[in-house]
Amino acid sequence: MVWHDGLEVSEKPYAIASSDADNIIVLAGPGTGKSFSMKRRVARLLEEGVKPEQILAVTFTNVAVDDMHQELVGMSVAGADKLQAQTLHSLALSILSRHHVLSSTGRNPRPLLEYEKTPLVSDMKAHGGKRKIDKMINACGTLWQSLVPAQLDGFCKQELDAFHPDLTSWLVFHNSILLEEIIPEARGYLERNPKAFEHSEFEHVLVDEYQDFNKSEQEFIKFLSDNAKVCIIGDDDQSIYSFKHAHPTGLQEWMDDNSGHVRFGIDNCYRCPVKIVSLANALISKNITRLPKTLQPRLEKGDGIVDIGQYHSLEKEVEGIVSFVKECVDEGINAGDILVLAQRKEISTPIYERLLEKNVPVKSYFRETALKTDLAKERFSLFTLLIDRNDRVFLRWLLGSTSSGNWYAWGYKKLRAYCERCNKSPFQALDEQRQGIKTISGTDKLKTRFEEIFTYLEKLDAISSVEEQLNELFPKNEAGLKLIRDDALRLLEADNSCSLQKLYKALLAILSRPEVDDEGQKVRIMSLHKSKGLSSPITIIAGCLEGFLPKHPEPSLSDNEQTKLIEEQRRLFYVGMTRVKANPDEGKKGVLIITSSISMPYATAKRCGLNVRSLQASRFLSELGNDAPAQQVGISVKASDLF
DNA sequence: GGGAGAGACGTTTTT
DNA sequence: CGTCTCTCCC
Repeated sequence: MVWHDGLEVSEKPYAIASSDADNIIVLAGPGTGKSFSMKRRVARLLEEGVKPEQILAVTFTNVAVDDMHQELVGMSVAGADKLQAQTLHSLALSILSRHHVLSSTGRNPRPLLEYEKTPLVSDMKAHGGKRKIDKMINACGTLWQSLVPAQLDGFCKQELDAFHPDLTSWLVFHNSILLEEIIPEARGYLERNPKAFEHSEFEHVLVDEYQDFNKSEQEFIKFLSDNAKVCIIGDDDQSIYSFKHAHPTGLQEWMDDNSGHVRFGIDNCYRCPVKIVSLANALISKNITRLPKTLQPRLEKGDGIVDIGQYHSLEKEVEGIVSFVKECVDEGINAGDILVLAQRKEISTPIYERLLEKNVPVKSYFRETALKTDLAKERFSLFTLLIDRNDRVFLRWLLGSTSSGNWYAWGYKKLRAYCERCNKSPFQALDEQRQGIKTISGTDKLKTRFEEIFTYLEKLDAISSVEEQLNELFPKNEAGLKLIRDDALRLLEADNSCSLQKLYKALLAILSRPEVDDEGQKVRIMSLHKSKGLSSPITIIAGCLEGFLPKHPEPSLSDNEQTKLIEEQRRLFYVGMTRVKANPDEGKKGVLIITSSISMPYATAKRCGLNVRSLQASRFLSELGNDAPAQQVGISVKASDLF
């Protein structure tokens, strides 16, 4: 297949894919084919003989990376398999792992898992309570990622300046790095080493979803582009990641910095039906801070169907959605064509469960981690030590996990001081103590705990088959181990002769990055965030309540911050509603259903910070313009109308 | 180091 | 309303 197959020479995707300009930027709304154009551009470069190693194509999420690979491999473009298509994080990780970088930064790029933060926080307690330490770590993250040296999250600079070195020294001692540090570290390396070859490693740099990257990430991209032709793609109206300090104004800044750039806009929305384009335009025009643009509907997409319904109670809303979905599936609609978006688990979980009960094929994308239970954490940590006794973080976790919340921080401090003095690893030091070679004062509890750990490791080591080892680590009858056991056994099944090391690596990869997507024969239930980049003929947005979407305001925010937050929530809703894909030729009209309810159990409302006495539909429903249908009672559209 | 009782706080999400 | 965190006392 050739890169321009199916592209009209007169249309934008062709122009974008074929442009030879040094710096190009594509600013376009949802459903306009931005990512599609980027893929074609990559295909063109490969076909013209640019070496795949010299093309960097970055996107924000793993899902988008997989998507790009699939597309290119599907087009059977030579070199597609060798293409550096990856997330910015994976690129930064691999750069940090290079020998010359490693020796320069002194940081082992071994990311700390979320649960490993617990002992870290305990070891930092000289700086305050758990809540405070958590906040300070976040504040450091803000600092690294947004590169704003002002005072942050209520902490003064002094306080953070005192905390930061301790945090770093803990991480360095434990040979690990925080996830939030990875790109800032890589960026810092490139900044300190302007002659590093990484600056000119790529001939072409293509970046999708630029508005989702934070300042540090955008600068990292810039450093990687010294020698490259750059293609930036983004949409400030779809910026929904402020919690990770996304910097959508970077789009404008990029244009200001690259004065000779060529700018493309694509107006045509090739995805949504006409009516939904109109609603989306009306909604997003309420945002003050945005680059001006208007989506143009394509008449051949048809009007589409929009239904806005309200129920008396959350229970009824769930019931209404479930029976509508069931009706659709019974009418022969492919379950994979139905997408249910909900902002909270309180809404998604009952919908998911009721659909399961009714035997509707359904998949929930709300995070459920295999490492949720203490037992799973414990066994996985032991598994790690079995593979690598020098993993200091997991040993640290295990040493404190049986304490009653203090993680034996005091004893561990003694141990760490001893290790630093004698230049020994904690495992080594504790093992010498176990054998009676040395005594480290103040570490009685740790000594006992280490003996337990050591004995268990010996027991595991003595087991000869991988399968038996897994059965010992993750026994069948333990409910808390079910998820991780299933993952491990699935891996073993896929490769029966797999070594324990290899299996561990694969398991770690799955655990830190779940969601291996399946075929698409199921009703999908997910958050609005997750839906970005997807499309679906029937999209239901549930729980459209004031307090959920937009979420409840935090009293601590200033008016300005409040407005920003509302605007982001509006973009979130905008992203959700523009998932609807019309395909009239296949009988898919494109359906958007929005529901809300006006009462819910007291406990549920309380847990979500809502006032149960004053539930009302989202303010965004009144911002959809003149083409919006009136709110009805319940879902009034019938499955049979959808053909 | 551990337990009881009082008080704070609550989401979504990426890597 | 629950769960997690903090404080106080043994």
